[in-house]
Amino acid sequence: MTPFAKKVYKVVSNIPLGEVRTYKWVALKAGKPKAVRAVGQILKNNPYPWFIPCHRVICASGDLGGYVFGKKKKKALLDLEKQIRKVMV
DNA sequence: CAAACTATTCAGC
DNA sequence: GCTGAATAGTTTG
Repeated sequence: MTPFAKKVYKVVSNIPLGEVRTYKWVALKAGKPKAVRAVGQILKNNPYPWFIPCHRVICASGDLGGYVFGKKKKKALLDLEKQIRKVMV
């Protein structure tokens, strides 16, 4: 666990339900706008990916990027959260 | 400490 | 739209 990773987790955990942010955005919020790749690697190496909404983090091009359970699952999860948010609102 | 790796991003064609 | 190159931090030896 590193200070940067901690920040990244915090930022990612602050992403609203059903919303998605880019690695760049997360890196920016983490304080290292140029560490987008490091962020992705941290998320992939993160000890508890299920404690972190890493599925809400995607590429700046709109690409899903990657996910521990698979990109397809990531998409499904995002859609699910979108539906949940719709119900909550 | 140094080298290698990475779920990315930007620029050029 | 696709390919190539660059950047910064993490991890491992």
